[in-house]
Amino acid sequence: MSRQGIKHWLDRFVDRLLATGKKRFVISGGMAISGPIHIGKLRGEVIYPSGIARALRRAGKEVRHIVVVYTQDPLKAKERLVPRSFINEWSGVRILDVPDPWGCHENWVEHFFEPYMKHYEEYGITATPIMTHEIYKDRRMVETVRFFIKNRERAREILNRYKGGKLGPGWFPVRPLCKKCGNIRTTKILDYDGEKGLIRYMCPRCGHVGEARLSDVKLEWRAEWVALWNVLEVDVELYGKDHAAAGGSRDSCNELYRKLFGKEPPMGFPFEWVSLKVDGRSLEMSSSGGIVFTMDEWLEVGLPEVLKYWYYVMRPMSHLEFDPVHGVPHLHEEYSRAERIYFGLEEPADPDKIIDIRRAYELANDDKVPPKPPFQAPYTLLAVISQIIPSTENVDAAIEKLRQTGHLKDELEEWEVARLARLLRKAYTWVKRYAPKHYRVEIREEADPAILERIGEDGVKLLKEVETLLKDWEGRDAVKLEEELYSKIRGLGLSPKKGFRILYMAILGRGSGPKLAPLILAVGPRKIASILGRYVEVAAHGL
RNA sequence: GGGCCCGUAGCUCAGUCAGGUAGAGCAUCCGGCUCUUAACCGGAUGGUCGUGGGUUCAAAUCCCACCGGGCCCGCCA
Repeated sequence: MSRQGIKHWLDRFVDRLLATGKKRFVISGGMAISGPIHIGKLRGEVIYPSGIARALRRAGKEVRHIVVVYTQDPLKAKERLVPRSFINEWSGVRILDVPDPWGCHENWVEHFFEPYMKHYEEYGITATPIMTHEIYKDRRMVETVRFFIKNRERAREILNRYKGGKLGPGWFPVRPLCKKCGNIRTTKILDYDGEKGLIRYMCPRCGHVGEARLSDVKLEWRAEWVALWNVLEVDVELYGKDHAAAGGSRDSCNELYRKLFGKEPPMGFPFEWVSLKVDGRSLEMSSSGGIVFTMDEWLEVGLPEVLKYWYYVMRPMSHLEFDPVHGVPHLHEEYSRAERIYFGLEEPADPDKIIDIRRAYELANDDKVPPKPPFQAPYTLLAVISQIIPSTENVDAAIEKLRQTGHLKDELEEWEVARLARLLRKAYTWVKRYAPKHYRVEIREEADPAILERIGEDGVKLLKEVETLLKDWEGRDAVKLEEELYSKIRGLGLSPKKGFRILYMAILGRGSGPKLAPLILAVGPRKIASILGRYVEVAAHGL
């Protein structure tokens, strides 16, 4: 079987785009602000299009990459996200006019979109955000709205073939925005003056009767999608699996665009969603439902390129399940492996995968790969180290640890130190917030009889000696303390291995752990002494 | 009714598009430091690849049917 012509899935799609012979492309993605912007949302609407945009530019094409932000949408939050009373009060109102439930921003849109604006550059996203409430003011959009209203019977006919005749006669493809209360979901059209471009409406929410211009409306969403294609001249747009079903919204929109506007719809492909594993259950991420792992939350524990690598190395229709507990270290290890493969330091199990892995690595790095393989340390190792150094800000201490463990042999360049510092803080946050118990360095407060049983009489003797040693210990010299511990162990005729095992059992409840002397100093010798003292007491007097 | 995804080691998942005879991490167990721990190194244990057919020299991979889980098609990407 020839391996020539095997390409990453994204490049195969780009080949299809290039085959059209077009010189310039507009690539669009959509961003609803129904709640927090989560990492699943980024996948098909922002990250994949970013990779496509770069690939097209590399092929010499002119590319405009935009993200359409749906600010002209009504509120449709669910109770998991905001209180029932808030929903009752604001449901159906344009989110731009809904206050921030937490009171820290101008309005609903600001509250949820600000984190995106704050972080999108860190994710390497270069797409230009475009707000729909601003597009509606655009002359071309007004003309498109007018066109839709004029051709509403034709549009109804086409859509009804997909919706089972649900749209009744007299249907209008728009909802006016209520001037008085911001309702944009349930306003009723009383009259339309095509000459003046005015819609008379009644608002059931506040009772207001008024007139709306064609810039103060929202198109029914299928019509809106098509109108945006028309106005923004979109050539490429991917679509979520909800739109992908045969006879679903994308199909009907394509037909609407062809028949009504006589244009070819954008090229694209469907992509799957990302679900979130919470307490062993897997739930689809949902902005409006408040089931989310946000862009910020990811940045607190992971490198952006790691998330991007995951998305690019997986095919778009794979359903991904994100598990903050295991997934974070796992994805970082996968990324490190890809990095080694990219730089030829390791062979993948399946040689064919090299192409996908290398390309996904490039894409994850926005086609700007590091000049040489960066220093790598296992994520979970950093998580442990981060807990036993004086502070996660102290990168030098971490570097020292990594030298001790033999992970680090060469001198680090400045950018590698910066990278390590970033990852160290993230690993620390992860271990505190999500990690399973065995990654946590947790000091036992109580004397456990089962452990006492296991360490035996010699063990108790050792604990007593070490307790005495630590009770009055002064200074921060780890090497000196280590020597003392060692001599206590030897003094009792125990092997170091066994002796340390006993101490770890008593202090951490397990047979091993971080290097002991620095750990004791970090925790405080007197605290450790009192723990050991409790064991000695229980051994002497029982419970 | 139509469409999609998943089912692979105790756990979390790669591998399916481009068929070559099962992988990784974690967990468990064993061994290795004549100044100690393992977070390192080496090794082991561990899988009817959901089930049954078919195509093929060859199937986790392609085709068909079925079982189990999740989802979409009513304004959450």
